[in-house]
Amino acid sequence: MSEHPPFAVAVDLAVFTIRDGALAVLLVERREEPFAGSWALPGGFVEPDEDAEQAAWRELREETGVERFPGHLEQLRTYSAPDRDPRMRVVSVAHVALAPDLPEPRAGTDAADARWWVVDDLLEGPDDADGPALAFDHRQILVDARERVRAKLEYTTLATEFVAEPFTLPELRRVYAAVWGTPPDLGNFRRKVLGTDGFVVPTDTRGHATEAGGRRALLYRRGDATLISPPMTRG
Amino acid sequence: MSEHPPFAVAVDLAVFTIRDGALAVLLVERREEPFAGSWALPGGFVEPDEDAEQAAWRELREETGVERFPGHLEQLRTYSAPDRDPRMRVVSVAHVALAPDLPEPRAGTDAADARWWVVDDLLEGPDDADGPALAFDHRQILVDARERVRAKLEYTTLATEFVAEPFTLPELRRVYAAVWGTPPDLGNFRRKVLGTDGFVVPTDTRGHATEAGGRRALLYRRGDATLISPPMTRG
DNA sequence: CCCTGTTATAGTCACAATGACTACAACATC
DNA sequence: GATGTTGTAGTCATTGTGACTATAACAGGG
Repeated sequence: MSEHPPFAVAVDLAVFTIRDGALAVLLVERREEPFAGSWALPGGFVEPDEDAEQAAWRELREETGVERFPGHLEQLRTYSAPDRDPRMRVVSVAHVALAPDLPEPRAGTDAADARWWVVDDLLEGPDDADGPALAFDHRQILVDARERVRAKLEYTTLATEFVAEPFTLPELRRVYAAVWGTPPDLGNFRRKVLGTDGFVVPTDTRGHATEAGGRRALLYRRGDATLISPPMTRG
Repeated sequence: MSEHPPFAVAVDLAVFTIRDGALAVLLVERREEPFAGSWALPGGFVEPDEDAEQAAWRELREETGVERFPGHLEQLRTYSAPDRDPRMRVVSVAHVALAPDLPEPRAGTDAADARWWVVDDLLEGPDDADGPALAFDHRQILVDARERVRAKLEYTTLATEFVAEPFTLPELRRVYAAVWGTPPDLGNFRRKVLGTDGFVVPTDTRGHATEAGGRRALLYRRGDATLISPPMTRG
């Protein structure tokens, strides 16, 4: 029989958005040791009177600088390797958040800087081809978070959380293209989205003209469906 | 900017097996307060030198009494409500484990008793129709754990972890029947399992005679596939 | 104001997988 | 060896997909 040794409990956030047609994640540059100067996922410690999800929502507001975060948040998994933080024993309850294009973030008090990074730039190559090495085990968290999002686009309507309402089907398709790395077939994509009850609900309005010209697409809003069955397949 | 208040970090386990054609879960009767006398999921605190998964494996050995646990273990999610343990702040990293029929468990030092419960008896009805109320938030953990297993049978080959090798297809089908509550169609089930490369590998042996008589089924072993695509559908 | 490039929408067709079956084979026991 | 039980094999209509082609709507340049 053993005692219960003290741990610090933190939340880390993989906040995703679509920027310029690519999946982007929010990173902060650490001001303090350890890993001062390195880039890391935003996060912080859980306060005594809140649970992990509340802490994640709080950090989300603090780090993105928006009052009411307009997107989706869910728990990813917990990382608890004994040596993951050199200072002390910290377990981190990682979360995934995603939202339509957010404003350029402001650096918080504990961060020297904060900005969006294209995820592929961070995770490409053997360890850090184009982007910086991430602090702690955040590279692994980011890998897991991206895989969660990729998988969930297949069998849920989560993609609609990446676009602001109202949105067009081509916009929604670009979300899939950004997250999966390759766009789903145009016709089949429409057939699937429109054929799934409650995926999107039509408005009889048309979108604005895009800079590239072309026919203006119809606008839609999110439906109340959450699951796609059978799933959409990537590849 | 805040300090990092101390937490205790625990693991809780939902250990599933198939007994008499029904999905069963291992519960322990608590000896100590809080919830002394109540039934709870087995679990314990994470030690300073181990991560949550190692702690879960250790508890699995201790609570089931088997040297080398023969099944599958994975993290479920983390439960962190501030008031989930009346003594102090405890966050629990819940895990799901499953294995072929295990021996009747022995009560550990901190448990007055330990036994298998039929999951449907525990979760049926408004709150506790047939089984006991569970300690802490373990009812919720159990609900989430069962749903995880149900879902994973659809798109992974996890079901094979519920049967001892070698096994017959009817045995494997009974796993699906127990977990989903209704058996998949006989012919279609065989077609799917045998048609998925690496789900099972045949041995040219036949199974023993069952008490009910009938033709003896062919024996199989687990293949190296882990994913089923497209998934098997329940209902 | 018409031509041209671009983008959205609609529809086609072969093929894969499923759901719901029926027919047949092998075994145990009476 | 008759009988009930269980496992194995195959059929067939229906659904959904992947890979296309054709047409409609719009912007901007000449």
